[in-house]
Amino acid sequence: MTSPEPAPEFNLEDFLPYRLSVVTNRVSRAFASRYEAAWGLAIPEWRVLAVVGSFAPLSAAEVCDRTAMDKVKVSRAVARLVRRGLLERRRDGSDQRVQLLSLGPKGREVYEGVVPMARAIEGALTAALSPGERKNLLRALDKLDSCVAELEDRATSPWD
Amino acid sequence: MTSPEPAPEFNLEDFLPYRLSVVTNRVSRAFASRYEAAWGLAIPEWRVLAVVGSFAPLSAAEVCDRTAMDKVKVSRAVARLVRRGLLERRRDGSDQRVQLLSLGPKGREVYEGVVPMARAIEGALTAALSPGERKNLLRALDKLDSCVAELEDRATSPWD
DNA sequence: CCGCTATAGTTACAATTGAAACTAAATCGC
DNA sequence: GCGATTTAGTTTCAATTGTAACTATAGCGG
Repeated sequence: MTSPEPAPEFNLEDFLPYRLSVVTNRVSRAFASRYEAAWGLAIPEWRVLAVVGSFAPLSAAEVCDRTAMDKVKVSRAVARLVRRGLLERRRDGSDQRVQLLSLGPKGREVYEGVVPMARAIEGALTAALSPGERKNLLRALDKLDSCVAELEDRATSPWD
Repeated sequence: MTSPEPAPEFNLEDFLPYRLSVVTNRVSRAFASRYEAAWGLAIPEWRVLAVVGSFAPLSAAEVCDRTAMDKVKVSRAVARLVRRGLLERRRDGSDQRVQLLSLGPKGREVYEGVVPMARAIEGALTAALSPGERKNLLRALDKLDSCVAELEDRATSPWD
């Protein structure tokens, strides 16, 4: 009797969330070590620096939105960057709760170095992909993203 | 004088490693909460259970290979699963260092529930994607993966 | 056989993380 | 105006994680 088992042979390699996770972690880890080596920046710090450099002045909450990191992580990253003199923080005139963030001179200097490196990374990474493939990849990610967001909303989901 | 700045306008949203990371984390988080709610399994445990269920008997090292998790994580996940009575662990005859893992009756039961759920998740997720898109996505991930692996190898990289 | 190196897996410790509690300022309802 | 609720941001605490050290067994060279 070899048939009572449905013998599903579930293969993790073909499971999309798993595949995503493995590749993403490899990519992140690989590049985190570069930021770290070059400027002593951890990923959350790197991200904060990048968005503040591009969109300053900016509140912590706006940084949360733009980086998709929660406020605790942002708060800690900002604190470290301020302590290191890369970021400046001043209270907003109209609302004394928010603190507007901007790059200090030192922070701008680092930012000017960080952006080209990011572009180089992007280039090296997508060297493996044609422009069309890259675009499709990003589109697919967007679709997954909104799909997940939708599922999150509905408390009751197909696999509950 | 508005021109001394190269005004790079670096946009994080278009930065592939970032995009990957955000989407992947959302997906992982969303599904982790389902495993957790349904069986009290954390992601590492879920993964170990999945590969042991499909490929038992298996050593911890083989689980590492198949799940891309490091041996500490695997060791801890296995320990928890054994403690909960889902996994069985016995010494290999020929090599007293390795422990072969397999599902206990209770583990098999959970496994039989877990696999359909995984398929449902996969289905819900790729509902947003056509079969072609899904395939292209996986192919693109593979390409990125080997690209990163290659860059890792060469100690000296384009952006050092 | 015996020391040496390598491998399987675990343990210890420090750093990172997230959930929840917290502080302070703003806004809403009345 | 003023108590109740909301929002910005920080802090605390417990859990998860990774690095490195460790234990135990295997295999290799002589």
